[in-house]
Amino acid sequence: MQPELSRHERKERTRQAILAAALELSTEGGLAALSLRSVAKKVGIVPTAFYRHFSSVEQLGLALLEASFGAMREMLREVRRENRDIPDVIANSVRILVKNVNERRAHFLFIARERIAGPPLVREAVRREMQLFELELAIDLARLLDTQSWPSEDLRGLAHLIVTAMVGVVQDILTIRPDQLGAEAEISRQAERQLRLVAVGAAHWRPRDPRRAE
Amino acid sequence: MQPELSRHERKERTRQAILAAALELSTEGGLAALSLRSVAKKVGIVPTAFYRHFSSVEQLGLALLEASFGAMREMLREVRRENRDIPDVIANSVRILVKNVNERRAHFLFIARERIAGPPLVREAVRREMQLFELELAIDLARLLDTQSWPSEDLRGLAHLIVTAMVGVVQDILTIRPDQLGAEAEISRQAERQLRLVAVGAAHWRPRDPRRAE
DNA sequence: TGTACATCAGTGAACGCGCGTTCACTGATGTAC
DNA sequence: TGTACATCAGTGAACGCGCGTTCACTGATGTAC
Repeated sequence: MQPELSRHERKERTRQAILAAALELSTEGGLAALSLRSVAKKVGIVPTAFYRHFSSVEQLGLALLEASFGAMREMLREVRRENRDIPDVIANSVRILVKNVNERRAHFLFIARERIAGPPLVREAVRREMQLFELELAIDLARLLDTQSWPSEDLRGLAHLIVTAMVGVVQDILTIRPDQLGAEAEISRQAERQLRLVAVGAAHWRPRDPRRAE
Repeated sequence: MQPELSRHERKERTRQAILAAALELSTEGGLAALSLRSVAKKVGIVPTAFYRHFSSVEQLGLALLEASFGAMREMLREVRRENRDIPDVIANSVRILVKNVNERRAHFLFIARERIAGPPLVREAVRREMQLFELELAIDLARLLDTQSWPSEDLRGLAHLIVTAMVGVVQDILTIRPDQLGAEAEISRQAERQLRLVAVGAAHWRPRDPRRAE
């Protein structure tokens, strides 16, 4: 029996513990309120040992952001993968969204929060990531819908609307309090309804005629 | 000539100066990062004098929230007032939204931020305010659209989608950097396009048949 | 396998800083007579 | 109008606290021979 780990493995384990502690502590107060000393205390190391793993609190923040992006990208990959050859793209996508947000709650909370309230560089990074996804979605939509005649601006606008609505859904899920029992199912239903209404709008959309709204 | 103010007037003036300074300082770092000492310094009083006006930093935060709600409510009142007997409700509403956000930037930034990252009580207050507005909007929509046959759930869902999209628009406006010159016009156009698409979706919406999305 | 040295994750004392809050105070403004 | 007292917005010293960061250190683990 050799439960002993190498020095390298121990170091990596501590690094992961720091990331986990920081993620958990950031759920209250966000990245800005995260203190090196509180993280160290939670991990069980002395504050100065922190510097063996990250050169500053800012670097820890960037590592957290990258980890959270990982969770988000994985979800998006799952949405794209699971929607091949499936009739109801909308219900399926909402299901995957809700599942992923629940599974990596802290990561999504981190992004949702820092997107708005984070330091400028972090906000900018989130903005870039979202824009990238919007462009991918626009491409997917072009394949799904009859959009040959659509100006690319309309297509990007549609993608933006969908992303905005889904960010809202994620926000709603993250806001659920423990005592609201049926809330998640209700949010799912509303998310599907919203996407269906947007789909109906897109199906009847007449590009190049901006005055026809009613 | 009597430039002297009464003691009462001077106190009120200082109070307003505190609110203004706090609002400005909160644009970087948010309410959580707002310090009594930095506010006092900006106003030009000694830190302890703060307590003549607010019993704690938390009370100051609530006053700021109330002031920001004021800006938001005023905008909503304007939207409702200015849309009587006007054909293009969408273009008009977007115009008023953009105008108001620019005029009271700091207030809208405050709400946008604290809605996500604020202390729980503040987040809850914002949530309530938004929900109230959603209900009002649902009533307005019932008047505007042919929604007699709509289940109230669909109507509320439509209102929620519109509010979510418009919160996204406000967020986009607040994110504009000084160097992005055409951004505001572009955001306005995209906001109108989004609302038109939602309107088209609503016009062709078939309630009670959740499987017809395409 | 055994020894001698190098590496390095974690330690603990110390620093200067800004924080919120307390307290007794000052002196101009307001009020009662 | 003049005087004597009350009010109270703002002052300044002081407190204890948690913060990020520095530094020289310890002692277990890793490596070269």
